[in-house]
Amino acid sequence: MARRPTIKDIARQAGVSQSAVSFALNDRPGVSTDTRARIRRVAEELGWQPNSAARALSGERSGAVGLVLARPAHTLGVESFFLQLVSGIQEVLAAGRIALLFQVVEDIDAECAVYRRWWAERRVDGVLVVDPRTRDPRPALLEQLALPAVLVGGAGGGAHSSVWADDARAMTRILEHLHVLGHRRITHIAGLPGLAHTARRMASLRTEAARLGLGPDRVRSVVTDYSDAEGAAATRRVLAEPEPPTALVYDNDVMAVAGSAVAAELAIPVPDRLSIVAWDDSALCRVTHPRLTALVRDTAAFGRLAAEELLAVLAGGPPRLREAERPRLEPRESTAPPTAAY
Amino acid sequence: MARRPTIKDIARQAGVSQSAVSFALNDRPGVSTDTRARIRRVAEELGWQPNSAARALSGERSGAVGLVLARPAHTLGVESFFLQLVSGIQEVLAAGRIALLFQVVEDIDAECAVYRRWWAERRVDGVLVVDPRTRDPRPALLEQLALPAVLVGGAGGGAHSSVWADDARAMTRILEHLHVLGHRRITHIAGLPGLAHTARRMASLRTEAARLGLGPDRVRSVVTDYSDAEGAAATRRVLAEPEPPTALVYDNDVMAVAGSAVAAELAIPVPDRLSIVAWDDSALCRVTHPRLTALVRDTAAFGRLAAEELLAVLAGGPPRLREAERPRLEPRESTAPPTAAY
DNA sequence: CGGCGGTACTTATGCGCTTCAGTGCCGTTG
DNA sequence: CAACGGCACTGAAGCGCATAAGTACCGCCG
Repeated sequence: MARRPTIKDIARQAGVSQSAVSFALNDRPGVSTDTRARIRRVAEELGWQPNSAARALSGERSGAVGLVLARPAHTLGVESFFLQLVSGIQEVLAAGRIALLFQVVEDIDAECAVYRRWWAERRVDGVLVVDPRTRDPRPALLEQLALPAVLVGGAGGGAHSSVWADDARAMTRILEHLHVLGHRRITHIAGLPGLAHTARRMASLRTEAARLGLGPDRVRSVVTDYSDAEGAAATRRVLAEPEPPTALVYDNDVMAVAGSAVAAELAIPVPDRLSIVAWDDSALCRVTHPRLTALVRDTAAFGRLAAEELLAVLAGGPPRLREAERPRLEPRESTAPPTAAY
Repeated sequence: MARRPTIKDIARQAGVSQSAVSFALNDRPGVSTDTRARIRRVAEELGWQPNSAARALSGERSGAVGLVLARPAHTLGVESFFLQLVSGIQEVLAAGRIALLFQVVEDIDAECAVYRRWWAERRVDGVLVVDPRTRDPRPALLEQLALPAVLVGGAGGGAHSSVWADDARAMTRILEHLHVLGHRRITHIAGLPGLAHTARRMASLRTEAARLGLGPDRVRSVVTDYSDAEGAAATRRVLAEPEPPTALVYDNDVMAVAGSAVAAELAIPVPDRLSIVAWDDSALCRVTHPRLTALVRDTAAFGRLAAEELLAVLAGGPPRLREAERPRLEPRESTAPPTAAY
C-alpha cells in the first residue's frame, strides 16, 4: 500500500514543526494566517488525511458511531424502514466525517454484548439505539458504560436523548379516517408487543376507541412479530370470526401486503368488504392491487434528526426529546366506506 | 466514561512487563505457560479488551472492513437482498472481531470517494464491493490504492477475488422450466443494464433461447432500474403488445410483485394467461396471491462466503474466484402451462 | 570451568496525532 | 529602560499497543 503522508511530511515541506501543523489543520490559535494558509496548501497538495487511529488514540475520539440491529434472521430485510433510516443518518454523519459501524445480531443480549465490546475497544464515540422496548436493558447499560446514545423512537426520559414520532396522534388520525368512513369494527394487527412504539400505538388505539364510544369488542389490537407469516395468520384468524372487522390497521407495510393477499385468497373484496391501512409506506403499498392507504413518514428525515441529535450529544449537549415531522395519512384505494351488503 | 483497563494495568497487577502481557495475549512465544495463564486471568478479571485505535496505530491493521452501497435513495430498502447479505457477512466477521463500516451513498462516484477517504484515514483493512458493473471504475481504483477487496457478484479476473453466483445457469434453469410448461413467448424484465450480473443474465437468456430455437422476437430482455415503478411500467408495456408474452421473468422480487399487481389490475389471470418468475425469493413472493415461483438463493450464505474470502485475502491469500451455492428454482402457483384459450 | 544456546523475560522505541509547557521576539507601559 | 504580556512557534510527552533489541539465568557440552 502506498505510503500515506503524515503531518511530519507536511511539517518538513512547510518548514514548521509538527505541532504548528496540527494547530493549523485543526483551526486552533497559535499560528499566523500566512503560515496556516501555507500549511493548508501543503496538506492539500500531499493529499493528507488524518489517520483515524492516531487521532482516536490521542484525541480520545474514534470518529465513529455505532448502530446495531437486533433482528432474528427471518424477519430481516423485507422492511424498507432500516435502509432509509441509515441513509438519512449518513447524510448527516458524512458531513462530519463520522463513520458508521453497523452490526446486525440475533437478539438484544447479543446487542448488549456488541455495545460492551465497542465500548471496551473504544470503537465508537456513541450509538444510535433502535427499536426501544417497554422493558429495555440497553439504556441502563449504556449509562453504566457512559456511552453517549440517542434512542431512535424512544419516549424520552432517562439520561439519553430520544427522537420520536408521535405514534399516538398518528393512530388517532387513522382511527378518525376509518370512523368517518363508517367503520365500527376495527382490528389493529400490531407488531412485537415488547416494542415501545407498539405499546404506544395500542394504548392510543384503546383511548381513542373509548372516546368514540367503541369498546374492546369492536376495536382491539392483536399482536404479531411483524413478519409476513404472522401478519397473514392474524388476518386469517380475525376474518374467520363470526363478526369480522371491516377494517384492518397493520403495524408495517409487509404485514399489510400479506394481509391484503389473504383477503384476495379468501375472495374478500378490498375495500368493499374490508379496508386496509398500512403503517409506513413503501413501494410495497403501491404494488398491491388495490394500492394501500398508508401512513407516510419521512424515514430518512427521521434518520437525519437522530444523527443530528447524536452529534449534539457528542458535542456535550444535554439530553433532549425531539419530535420528528408528523406522519401523514395517504388515502389510497384500500380504504372506503364498508358496503352495507356485508 | 469509566476508565478502561490497559495492558499496563494488567502488567502491574500480574507483576510483569507490558511486553510480556502483549506477548501472552497475542499467543506469541517468549512467555511461560504459567505466566501466560496468570496474565490471561488478570486480563479476564479486569475485563480488558484491546484498544482498537492503539492496535491499529501500531499494528497497521484497523480491524475493520467496509461496505458501501451506492443506490439512489428511492430504490432503497424494499429489497431483502442487502440486509441478508450483511447479516451473513457479519456472522463471519464477528468471529474474527472485525467491525463493519457501512455507508450508503447516492452513486458510484460518491462510492469511490468513500474508498479514497477510508484509505487515507486508514479506517478499513479491506472492502467488499457490491453490484459490480460491466464498466466498473472501482477495481482499478482499489488496486491503485492497494486496498484489499472482494467483488461480491463479480465475474473474476483482475487483481481481486470474486464470489459469484452462476447466473447463466440459473437463467437456463428458469427458461427450461418455462419451456417445458409450454411457454414460447417470454420476456425478461431485467434490472439495471450496467450491472455485471444483469449483463450475464441477458446474455444467458439469448444463448439459451437460441438453443431452444426461439428468436429475439419471442424471447428477449427489457431493462429497468429495479424499482417497482419501472417494473410495473415495463410490465404494462409488454402486456399491451399485440402478441404479449405468456411468461415474465423479473430480475428481483420487488418488480415481480409490482408486475403481478399490474396483471391483477388488468384482470389478466396468473398463472392461466401469464406466468411469473421472480429472481430472488423473499417474504414478498409469498404474500402475493398467487404466490410467486422464485429463484431461491441463500443470500446470507453468499455473504458468509464473501466475508470469508475477504479474510483470506487480508491474511495474504491469492485472489480467487469462488462460486456460491447454486440457486434453486422454487415452483409456486404463479407458473403453469399457458392456457390454449388465450 | 568457560562458553554457548535457549528460555523467559525487560527495556526501549515507534506508530501519527494532540497538547501542554516552554522559548524567543516584539510592542507596550509605568 | 526594565518589566511585562501576548503572539507565533517549538520541543517533548503521551495516548495503548506491537516489537526489535537487549539482559539475566539456566542447563549442557567439550
